[in-house]
Amino acid sequence: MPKLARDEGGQMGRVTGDGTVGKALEVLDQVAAFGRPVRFGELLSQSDFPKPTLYRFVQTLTNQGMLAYDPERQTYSPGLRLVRLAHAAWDQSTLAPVARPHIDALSNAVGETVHLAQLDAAQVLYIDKRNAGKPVEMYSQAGKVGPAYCTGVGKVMMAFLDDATAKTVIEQQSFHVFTEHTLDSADALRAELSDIRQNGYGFDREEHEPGIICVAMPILTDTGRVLGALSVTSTTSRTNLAGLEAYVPILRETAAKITREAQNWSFPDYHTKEATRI
Amino acid sequence: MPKLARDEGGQMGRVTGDGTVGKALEVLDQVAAFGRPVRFGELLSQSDFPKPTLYRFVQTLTNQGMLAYDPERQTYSPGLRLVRLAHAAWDQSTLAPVARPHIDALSNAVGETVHLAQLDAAQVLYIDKRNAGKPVEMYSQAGKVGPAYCTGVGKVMMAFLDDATAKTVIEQQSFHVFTEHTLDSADALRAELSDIRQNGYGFDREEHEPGIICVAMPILTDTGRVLGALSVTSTTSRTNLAGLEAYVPILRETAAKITREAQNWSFPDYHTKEATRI
DNA sequence: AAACCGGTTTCATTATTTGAAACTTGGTTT
DNA sequence: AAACCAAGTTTCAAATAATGAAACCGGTTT
Repeated sequence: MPKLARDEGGQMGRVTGDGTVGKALEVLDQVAAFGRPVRFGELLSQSDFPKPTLYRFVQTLTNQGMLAYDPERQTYSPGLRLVRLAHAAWDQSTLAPVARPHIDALSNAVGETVHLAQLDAAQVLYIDKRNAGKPVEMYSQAGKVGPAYCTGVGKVMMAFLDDATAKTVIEQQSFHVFTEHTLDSADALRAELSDIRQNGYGFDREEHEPGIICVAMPILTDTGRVLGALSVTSTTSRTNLAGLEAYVPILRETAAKITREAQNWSFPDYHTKEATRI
Repeated sequence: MPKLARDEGGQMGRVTGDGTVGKALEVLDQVAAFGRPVRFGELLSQSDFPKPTLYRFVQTLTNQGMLAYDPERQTYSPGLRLVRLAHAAWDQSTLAPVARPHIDALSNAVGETVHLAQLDAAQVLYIDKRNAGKPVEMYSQAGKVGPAYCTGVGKVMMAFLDDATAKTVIEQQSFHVFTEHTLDSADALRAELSDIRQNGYGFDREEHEPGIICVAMPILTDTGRVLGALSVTSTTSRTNLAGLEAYVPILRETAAKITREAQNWSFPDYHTKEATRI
């Protein structure tokens, strides 16, 4: 019997070994994880790959523009091609562009910080954000990742996953304790998720950062599949959970609108992208 | 003799066949190029790969989060992992974060649209942008690509490449004629680049879009390596080339500041990224 | 019910990846 | 200046993974 290592459950949860491509991407992640340009040697000391293997991966990725090599400093960093591809990803994601205006409206209505998030593997990935006062804060916000088990958006998304996916996602949570309110076990989390399923929405009760609370609403398709989540964040100095709960109706309504548009978005060439304007 | 297909010249210019990884990334690009979610079949009809091969690439990429599969519509689009990686790319690129405040300042000073660009393969990739009036326009701006031979930023960057790289980059230009001023041959371009080298800066004389003109300045290291380029864009109704030329000093100064900071940026753990805040 | 279609799996063949070891390069020490 | 060292690069036979023609499946259409 050949490979049976294929991902069994849902398509969530990174598989650490699909062939050469998987390994190469693992290397790419490692470089990105450094958070700064790295030398080949540093990479090597962290890596499980033998020297020549790693070397060739780095070469290939650099050739491909997935890594950028700085000949002056002899360092590698994530490459420009990623920026281009991510641009496409953001553009095409049914959720992000569709949700944009609704997030604007929501943010104006509530006057608090609003987040749009999706699940990437077992982490929360923030797709878009509106800050309390200021207009928009810029791209470097989108793309940020956070833990799922101790954020409002993370929990509401997990609450509505199918059993198989939920299982693998929960298994991958670290349950690092950030504050005295952080859920610190899979069991505690499962209980909370059950509550959330009951209510249809969830809170972050200072579970990630002291003083920071939020109310979160999942964005689900008609069939109940998780598309993403919305949240309104505030501080304990400005309001409390009851105060945030007042936003539930508008959150629910916003989520519903987003769902509706995202579903109706049957893409018969909705915009022919011409040679990029300046 | 085994492979000699390795890239001979500079590390610019995508190589279309480095092994399995290269092929997989080719598929990724194809999906991104569609500009909308695609079905497997559509992809297949465009692809040179035989059905099972393409199928497995798509599987692998999906497993890896580089593609996202929508089970409802049975379509693929560029995945979330790209957004995360691009976030890292943007963060780490020495240029983008260093240049940010300077671009703000420049934009305020001149009151016109400002671009920061880099070369990706033989194309211009816009890394950051400030619009005339409005504050910031959002991430979906960064990541856009444009032609190099008919934009200010493209030409000034090409002008200062080393000979080998310049050669391959020029060869890859399409010389599509957008306006009556578009340079339409490699020879015309080479002449223009020579002028630019002389002056140290360049213009876009309505070469890409009628009525749109710009003045562009390369960002070079002390050793003369091209880091990127800056430009100030305007319209023929508001000003003319002579008017734009007035911005040359401030552009030169801004570029110099960015160079200085980018070079001094010896990265001894300049920011220990803690568990991402919300 | 037969043909069709998009998508998925099989399996022997083929091509690629793999990594221990050897080598090169540039800088440092004896 | 010879010996040394560390970082990066290349070699090459063995091990592994990619390949794609063909067959298969579960719906839908004729």
